[in-house]
Amino acid sequence: MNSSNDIKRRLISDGEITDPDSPKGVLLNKAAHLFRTQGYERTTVRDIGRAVGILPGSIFHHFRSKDEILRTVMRENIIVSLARLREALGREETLEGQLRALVRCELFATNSEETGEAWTVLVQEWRSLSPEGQREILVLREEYEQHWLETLEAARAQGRIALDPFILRRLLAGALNWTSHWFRPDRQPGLSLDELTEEVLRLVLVPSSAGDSRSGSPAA
Amino acid sequence: MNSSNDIKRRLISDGEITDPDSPKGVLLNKAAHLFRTQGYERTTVRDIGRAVGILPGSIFHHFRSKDEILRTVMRENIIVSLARLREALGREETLEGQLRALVRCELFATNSEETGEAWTVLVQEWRSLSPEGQREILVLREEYEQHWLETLEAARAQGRIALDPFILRRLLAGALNWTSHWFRPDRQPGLSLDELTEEVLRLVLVPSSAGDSRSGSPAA
Amino acid sequence: MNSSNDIKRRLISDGEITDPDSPKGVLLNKAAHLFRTQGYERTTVRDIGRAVGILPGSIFHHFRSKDEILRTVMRENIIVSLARLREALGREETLEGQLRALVRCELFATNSEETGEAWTVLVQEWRSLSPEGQREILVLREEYEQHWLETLEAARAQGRIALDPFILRRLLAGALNWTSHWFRPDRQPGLSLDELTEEVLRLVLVPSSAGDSRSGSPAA
Amino acid sequence: MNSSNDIKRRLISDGEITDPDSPKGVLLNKAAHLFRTQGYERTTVRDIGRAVGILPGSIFHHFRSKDEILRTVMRENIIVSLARLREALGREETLEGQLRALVRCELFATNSEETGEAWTVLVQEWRSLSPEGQREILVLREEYEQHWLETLEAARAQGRIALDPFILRRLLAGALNWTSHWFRPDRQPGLSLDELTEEVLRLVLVPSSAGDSRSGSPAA
DNA sequence: GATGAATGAGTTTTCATTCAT
DNA sequence: GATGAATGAAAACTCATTCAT
Repeated sequence: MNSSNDIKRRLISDGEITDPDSPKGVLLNKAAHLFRTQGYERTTVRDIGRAVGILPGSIFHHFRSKDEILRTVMRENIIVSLARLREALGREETLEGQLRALVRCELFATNSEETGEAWTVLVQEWRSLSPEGQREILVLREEYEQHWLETLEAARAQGRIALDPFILRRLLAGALNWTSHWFRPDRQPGLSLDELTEEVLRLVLVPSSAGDSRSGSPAA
Repeated sequence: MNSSNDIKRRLISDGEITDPDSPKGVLLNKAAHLFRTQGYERTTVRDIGRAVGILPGSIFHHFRSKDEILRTVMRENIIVSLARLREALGREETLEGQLRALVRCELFATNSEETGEAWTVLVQEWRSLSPEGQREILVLREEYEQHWLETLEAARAQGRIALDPFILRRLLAGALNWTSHWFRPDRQPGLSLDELTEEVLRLVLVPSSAGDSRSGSPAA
Repeated sequence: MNSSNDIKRRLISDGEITDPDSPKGVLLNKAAHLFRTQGYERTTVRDIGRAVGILPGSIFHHFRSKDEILRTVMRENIIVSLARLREALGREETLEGQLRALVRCELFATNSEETGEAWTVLVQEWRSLSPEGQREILVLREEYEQHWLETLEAARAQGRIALDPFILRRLLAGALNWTSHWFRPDRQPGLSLDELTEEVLRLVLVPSSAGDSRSGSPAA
Repeated sequence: MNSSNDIKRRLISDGEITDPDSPKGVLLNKAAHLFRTQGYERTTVRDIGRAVGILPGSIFHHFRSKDEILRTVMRENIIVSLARLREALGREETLEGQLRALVRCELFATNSEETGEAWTVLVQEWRSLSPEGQREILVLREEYEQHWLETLEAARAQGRIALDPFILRRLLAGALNWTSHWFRPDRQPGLSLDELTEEVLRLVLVPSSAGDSRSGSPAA
């Protein structure tokens, strides 16, 4: 996933996301991990401080509040995932390829070592985010959803999917986000992320009369 | 849904679940509502007390702890939903009918006015339950899952579903549970619960004419 | 000061102020004392708790916040002082008597064992009160000031005072409030409150051509 | 007020007070402003740093502690005000002129753009000063008070004032210091500082024709 | 002299839970 | 069964101060 790393590097140098090697970036990653495993409410700033090796009070040198940590975890994660999705969609020319990219990117966002924790936090801890935080992040989430809806609508127009795009997106959102609860792509032997992508597509795509031509593996 | 009410009445008189009209039952319903909308952690016993009209301290005449309230909400809900599922499955003779019953029961559990809140709590607040609570409830959840897996395996054997039962169940679990976030069966005009059931089945069922036999079971 | 105690008793039974013998009333008095001697900011809820013999957290059973304690100290004090002033003014028929009542009441409010601490807090810790608190208390303070201004204006019209009422009131407010820093009416031998009242009046009143007739001691 | 500026210039070049144009002097002025408007306790070193454009930590290159800032604000202010008072008293030959100088200097100290904030801090934040700080500043304050008492005692001996000097000084101290809360000499149209001085004198001075000799009681 | 990261002791406040009445 | 006062442990957050760079 070279291009993916390039994307991240660019976002870091643009100041859009925090360098994961900086003290602040380390804190964000540890916080995402704790938020995911324990939940936001059950994670104390003491926990976070212990995880990065500073005292609780020192956290507020980097973030004004615990809420700002959650918000930043969410914001930076969706910024990265959105950038990756845009790039992946741009590389595909067929509708099927774009659907595959959407599914694959969401599975990657949900389950990769790099973004999985933050993405799961984004989905599961939404209610824990302050109203202002929600307002901010919602803008990005809506841009993300727009990509899905546009592609699904095009697929529907061409008869490649059988369900209403709106309904299908929501069913898929649930199905894909839920993978964080059971899918372990790193564990051998098992289902790879690409294989799971194909399974999902098998569910979604109406068999094309012209024997569909799943070409090889999307980027890894 | 007459038989459904009969089931509930029987469970109440058997002492398996609390009478929803009793003070304790009212408290459980209010608690389920608060747990769902605010989350377990952000709901204080003061909130619950206020909702039912008693002081916080008095709650501990009914339940030993806040955790016991959560556990009871979950236990009683899964007991009812499991009983309904058993009954519905018993009424169906075809595999397709049984699949339909599974989907429909889960959508009902997730979205009905009666059980929706508690079911959503069961799914979303699992991590908030104490280890002992989890152990207790897990027994019931596994019994519930057994019904799904058995039916899906039979369907797979007959080529009625295209995916590995284990994977399919998890994808569906995610998709169906997520409906609580967007599906409003009571709002007119819109998708009814039965209509949504059919949409889900359309996704899941292989068109019966082509009794296909895609092999290649992915691992678990 | 019998009538004065009657006034307080009535205010208590009307629920306008807290019974000083109740746990909450004790807390208010101790808080007023601490606020006066240490200042609001330097007084911790731990200090207050220690002074009344409960743990810091228990304070919030009685008051929602530290600010509410300050606000209550101020509100109840001005309610009592205002009631006393009204009564004292009502008993006087001459302008000079009313001026004497105003000065005397303010000296009493500022220096009596009963209200001195709270009154001093009201004057000195005003900035520490939250904006909402200030808004609430300001209404009462303005009513109090109104009595002063009305009387001073009448006195000015009759030539009994030499300065503009507005300016004179402010000079007097400073002079009288400041007495809390040096005046000790309880310490023998020394200036009594009534004597100090007369000194202040000597400063304020223009010697009436018609040999003024300071009748003896106002109520004690 | 030329001579006044001369005094200040001399004090600066003597090293008795900090040059207000130096970084340290700017800091002192900003701190005085913040201490006055927000109170010492509610003013953080972060606030002060922000006001002068440096980071909080850097403040400690100029002052050993926050308390030292407060102490310096107070010390330098009283040094200036005392020097001015001495000079003004030296210029007056009559008792009335000296009384006028005392009142005028105190009103100037309390309300001038240059010293008003620091003087108000001196009066209002006295309790916030550390015991050692209080000990240091008290020496200067007592020297200042000495000028008042001496002059008032002389005035009393000549029958120019009606009250005991000790009591009168305290009443006046309250009245004059309090002017910082309401007097705005810069706002047009309004009372000038000189006019207010005359009003105060009208209150204090016994009309010279009737050299009265009320012997009234001195205080404790 | 300034910076930025960290400290550590402190703050107000929250909240499940207890218990005498 | 309910009340109201209190507990006690822990929470998020503040802030003067230090110090290596």
